[in-house]
Amino acid sequence: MKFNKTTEYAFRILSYMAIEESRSYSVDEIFEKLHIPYRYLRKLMTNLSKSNFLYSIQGKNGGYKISGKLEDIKLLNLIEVVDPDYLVSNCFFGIENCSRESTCIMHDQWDGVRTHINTILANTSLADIKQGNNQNKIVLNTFHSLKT
Amino acid sequence: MKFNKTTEYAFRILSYMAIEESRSYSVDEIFEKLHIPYRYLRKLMTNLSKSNFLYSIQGKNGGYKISGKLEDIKLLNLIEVVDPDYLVSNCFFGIENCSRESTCIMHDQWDGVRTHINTILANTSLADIKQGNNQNKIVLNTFHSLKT
DNA sequence: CTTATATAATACCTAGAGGTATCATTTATG
DNA sequence: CATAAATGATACCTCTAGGTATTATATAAG
Ligand code: SF4
Ligand code: SF4
Repeated sequence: MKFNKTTEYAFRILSYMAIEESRSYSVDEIFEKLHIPYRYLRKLMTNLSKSNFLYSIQGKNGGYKISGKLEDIKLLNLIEVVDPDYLVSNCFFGIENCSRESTCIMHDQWDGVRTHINTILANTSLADIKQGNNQNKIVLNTFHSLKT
Repeated sequence: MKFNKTTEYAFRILSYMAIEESRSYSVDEIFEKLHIPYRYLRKLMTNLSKSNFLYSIQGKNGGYKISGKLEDIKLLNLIEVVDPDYLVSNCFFGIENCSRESTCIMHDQWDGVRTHINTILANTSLADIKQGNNQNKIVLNTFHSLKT
């Protein structure tokens, strides 16, 4: 059900950077706002730029910018990179070698859940998140100004 | 999305024991069939009897029996004991202290997923699993005779 | 061209879920 | 009763996601 921490962090980072998608954000600024453990955040940012969601500007006054259009970056794309296992079609009972010739009573139901989640992730882009944030200020006010 | 191993194990154990709900099963027999790591299985069985899904018969010829009616044991009840965190209403973004005054764009969608899962777990009892197993032999044939 | 400020690379540490090992206790049976 | 066959209790080990620490590299600006 819930995502691993790294995924949550990635979602929050990109959602935050979408607020002003065209400017660059330093790790320090993101840390100030999101309070993701600093050094882990550093590592994650370089991963996100290696996987081309961001590009980095090195040196003084450096930072990261979102690369590409917000509406083209779906949450599904992010999770594919950051936690690919999340999306694989797992057996409800955790069985590796089920033949799946005739499926058990949980199989289709669980596929339904998976489809439900996938649909949400595939249909929600950073543009949607940004728009949601503008409509009610939750992200700017609460979500993005956490206490330590 | 997927459950932790202990939950998967619990589901499989109880589903298996539901096949002949009235007799007792030794750990050795369950191990033979399900190939859950032996000593971990032992530990889990005593947990399941402490939480009253099973009761244990000690001594020679001992084992475990399902306690109560199959239709009264919902998967939800099991997971409540074995992985209570699974069901808590987690924020999509993993935020602890969101005020939730005005909810973000993901909130309701994610609640929908949670409700979906909860409905499945709350509505499926061991009796349903057993019935499903009888209709197509997946559990008996594949699911419950795994290789090491 | 030096310095300060940024990211990059890499190696290491930690907590907790999952898994093991050992010994104690219960009880059917001869 | 003695023994074997079962569960109970408890302490320890292990692997990995998450988190730290350190050093290297890039670059804006004086
Ligand atoms: S049919 Fe049932 S046991 Fe087999 S993979 Fe699907 S959920 Fe798992
Ligand atoms: S409103 Fe959004 S940020 Fe707040 S708890 Fe719900 S999902 Fe999380």
